[in-house]
Amino acid sequence: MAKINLKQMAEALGVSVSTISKALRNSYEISDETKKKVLEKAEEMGYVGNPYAGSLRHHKSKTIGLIVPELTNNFFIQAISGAESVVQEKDYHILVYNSQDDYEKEKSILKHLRNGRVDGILMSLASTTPSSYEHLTKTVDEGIPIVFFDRICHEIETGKVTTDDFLSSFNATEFLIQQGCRDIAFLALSDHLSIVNKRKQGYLEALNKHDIIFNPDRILKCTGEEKSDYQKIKKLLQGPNVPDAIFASVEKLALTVYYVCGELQVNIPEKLKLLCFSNLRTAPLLKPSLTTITQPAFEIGATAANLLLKNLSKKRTLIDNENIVLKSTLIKRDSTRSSS
Amino acid sequence: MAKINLKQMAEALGVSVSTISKALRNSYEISDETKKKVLEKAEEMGYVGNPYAGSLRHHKSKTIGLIVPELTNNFFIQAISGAESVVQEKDYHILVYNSQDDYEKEKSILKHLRNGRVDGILMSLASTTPSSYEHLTKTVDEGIPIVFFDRICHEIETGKVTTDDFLSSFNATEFLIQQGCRDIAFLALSDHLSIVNKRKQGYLEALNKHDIIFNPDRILKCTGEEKSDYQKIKKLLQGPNVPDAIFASVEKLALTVYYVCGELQVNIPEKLKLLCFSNLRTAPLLKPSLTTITQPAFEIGATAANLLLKNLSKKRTLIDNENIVLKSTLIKRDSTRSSS
DNA sequence: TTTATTTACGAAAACGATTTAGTTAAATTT
DNA sequence: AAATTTAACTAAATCGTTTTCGTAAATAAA
Repeated sequence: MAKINLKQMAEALGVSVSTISKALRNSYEISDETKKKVLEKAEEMGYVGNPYAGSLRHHKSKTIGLIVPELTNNFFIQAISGAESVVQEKDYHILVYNSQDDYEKEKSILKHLRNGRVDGILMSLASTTPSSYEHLTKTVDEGIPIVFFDRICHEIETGKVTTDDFLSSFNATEFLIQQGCRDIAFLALSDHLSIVNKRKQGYLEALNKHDIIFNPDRILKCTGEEKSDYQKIKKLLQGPNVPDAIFASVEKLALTVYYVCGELQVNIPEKLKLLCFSNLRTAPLLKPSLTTITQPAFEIGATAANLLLKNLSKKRTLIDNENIVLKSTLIKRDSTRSSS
Repeated sequence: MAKINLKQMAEALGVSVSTISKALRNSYEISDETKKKVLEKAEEMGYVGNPYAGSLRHHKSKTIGLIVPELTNNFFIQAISGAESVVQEKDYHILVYNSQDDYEKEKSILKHLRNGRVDGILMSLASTTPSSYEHLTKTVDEGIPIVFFDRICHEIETGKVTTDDFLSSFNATEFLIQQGCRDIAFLALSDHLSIVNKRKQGYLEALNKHDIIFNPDRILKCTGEEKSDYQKIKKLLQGPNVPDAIFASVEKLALTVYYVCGELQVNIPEKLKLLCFSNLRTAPLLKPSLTTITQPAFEIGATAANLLLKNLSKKRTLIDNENIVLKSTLIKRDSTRSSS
């Protein structure tokens, strides 16, 4: 059985192609009687319109591109899931791309999307993306709207969805201090990342509020590369003066801390308290259970998708510069329990 | 800056549209000199061809559909990641769909893909898909090849990628027996799922080999729905005769066992040994660390994608009926440690 | 009854690329 | 020098829709 097109349906019904097309789109130009005939035939023949023919005419593809820096990451997966659930409701389609946290790949993906393949883009920046955003501005200038989520680009005026990174980081750090920590290390990622900077600011501000002198060595700039991060963290925990807490800015780094502590036999939380931004489902089941700042990842994806779709229905392609901020929640568990 | 098309480039260079098109595709009909001019201009103007115009002519979209029953699941995510990595190498694009384990949704997705939107499909069946596969056969008959992975459909003759579910399940069950278990419960999902059945067979065969009389009540048919599964498992572990081990056929159910055991204060592995199919990164960090049968999820996705792409390059759209079997590995951890 | 309007449809252009079938000029062969 | 081939290009058809512009018949208004 081959695919059916309008011409074949037209022949089968003895009417013109345009009549069929209009009938299917419920045009006022077509009589109810004809419409019924057409609909029935379409059902019978299993007709589904060729999307690309339509796209070519409309310059609309009903497709959005979703670019994440990582796929095997609970946060991004939940965000994708949220976006997917919104998008499929509106009969849109999602093309998923993995930039692998690589600036060059990110550029390449965007270039390939700058040709009508997608109507809009949802994205989270690669951590290696430097402070040059031509690939982004170019895309927006060519009429393809972008909505950023989580790892946003401040410099582009468009819609953005984030969590209250500064505040939740401030609160989390303050919580560590309340638990008796005085020497808190912060595991950072690339300087270019908006979220890492905001989280670092929150951390610094909390130290400041509690009159704890900030030691720049306590900010560990990790790369996201498993092995080198492992070594860096190991070195931190082997040094003569070991911190009494670690605040990991991303989930992956916290897990590495677990492994390092396993090797070095450092007890969490007795010797070291640990806390991180994370969307791990298994955080309550870890040994010890992990205190997390949990982002509403699904909602972030869904909100970003909604914002994009709302704007796609307008004629203009520029999205208002707006940052929707959702709240993260600090979930206290054993990894930050104070012994007292 | 607007999008550039061939006509505009043709005007800018004072040649015809067809010359440009051929130059870009490196046709022998075009002189090297002209080709160079065209390439330069294309670079300068940032030309990227409209993919849908080409798709319309070729009946090829360079796009594949990927349908999974669940997104927030480590196995599927890794599989998607594997498929994505293969596909992007060949300049293909991936449309991701979540059937939410729902047969109706699965049908609807397939119907929408049966119109040229994708050149081929990678999929894992929904557990609620009954033994009627018209939506699948119809798709294949219309010339859209499907490669199944993990939750495959035996009835369709095409490419399939799975793991050695029977054998690894057999081995895992035997391992539990060696650890001293005599009353092993098996947490199943829908009867319709190929993998669940294979896994159940392996479990039964191991019991049989070791002369353990099989008690049908020890097979718990779960639904995948969190709350009802929790209750079912709770009931199992509260009964007068509690099993001494649980073999969960899917990851999600094992986590539920952890929670139930937490509530009922059942010690793993002392009172109950636990083992499951899982791709949890945090399995070694759980309390207790979880013994898993880990599937090479990334490779499964990559292999399935490779198989599909290999076939897409041929003219015929039928894929040979072949089941590629990759090996899972049993990783023994504390949840199955024997006290002796 | 004549004119205007509405109803219901069809023909054909358009979207942007690819490709087939020319077409011209130059190069080569006879 | 005439005939043939080759090189390098162009015009136009094509893919499957949507949409604009007609148009004929039926109905309403004059």
